[in-house]
Amino acid sequence: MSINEAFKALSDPTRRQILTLLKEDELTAGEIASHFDIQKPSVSHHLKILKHASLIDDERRGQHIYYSLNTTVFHELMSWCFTFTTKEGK
Amino acid sequence: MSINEAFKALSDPTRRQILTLLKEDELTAGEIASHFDIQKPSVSHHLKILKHASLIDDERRGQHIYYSLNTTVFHELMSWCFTFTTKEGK
DNA sequence: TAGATATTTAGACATTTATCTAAATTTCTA
DNA sequence: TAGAAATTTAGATAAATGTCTAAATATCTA
Repeated sequence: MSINEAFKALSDPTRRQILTLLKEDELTAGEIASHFDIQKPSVSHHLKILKHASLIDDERRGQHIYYSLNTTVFHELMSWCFTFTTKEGK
Repeated sequence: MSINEAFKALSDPTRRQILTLLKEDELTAGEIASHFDIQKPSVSHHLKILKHASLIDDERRGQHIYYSLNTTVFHELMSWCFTFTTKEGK
């Protein structure tokens, strides 16, 4: 929701790597987990935090839950950063 | 140095507020501390983390140490975010 | 409906982090 | 050069965080 949740979510390297995976295509929780050396409940926890920060969306289709990027907050983060790159950037 | 350090630095609200203060003008450590309810050693700790992430520069002038924004990493962060906002954004 | 598969929730544990107080360092000035 | 002012460093502590295993939930299929 807030930019605070977004930055907290992005402060973990595993979560940023999950986002990078989702740049290519939507993936199921299991497919995401298969890319990491940590256990599935840990990945699930990361997905929950990313979801809470509105950085990803999820959608259940049958047995699987598909995760995909939500680009809205990335735009907001760019705007936030931009205000630091120019004088008079109030 | 790395984008990892930058995101970890930005994950704390106090540190983001320090950066916001520095948008206006450079400030001494003491002036920065006066804007917060936390003790000076805590502010000094935050400044150290921001410095380590190359988000700020410091310069001693006599008794005071002046802190100012370093915009380089903000540009890098914008680029990083941008890759998530477009398809084919590899 | 019973069992298999996909995923999350719950609870424990070790590490990291933000804060504090006290002490050390650096620089200025009387 | 002694003392004051600005800031950091050191060490302690409580809270937050990432990970794990075990159990629960949801869905599909034979």
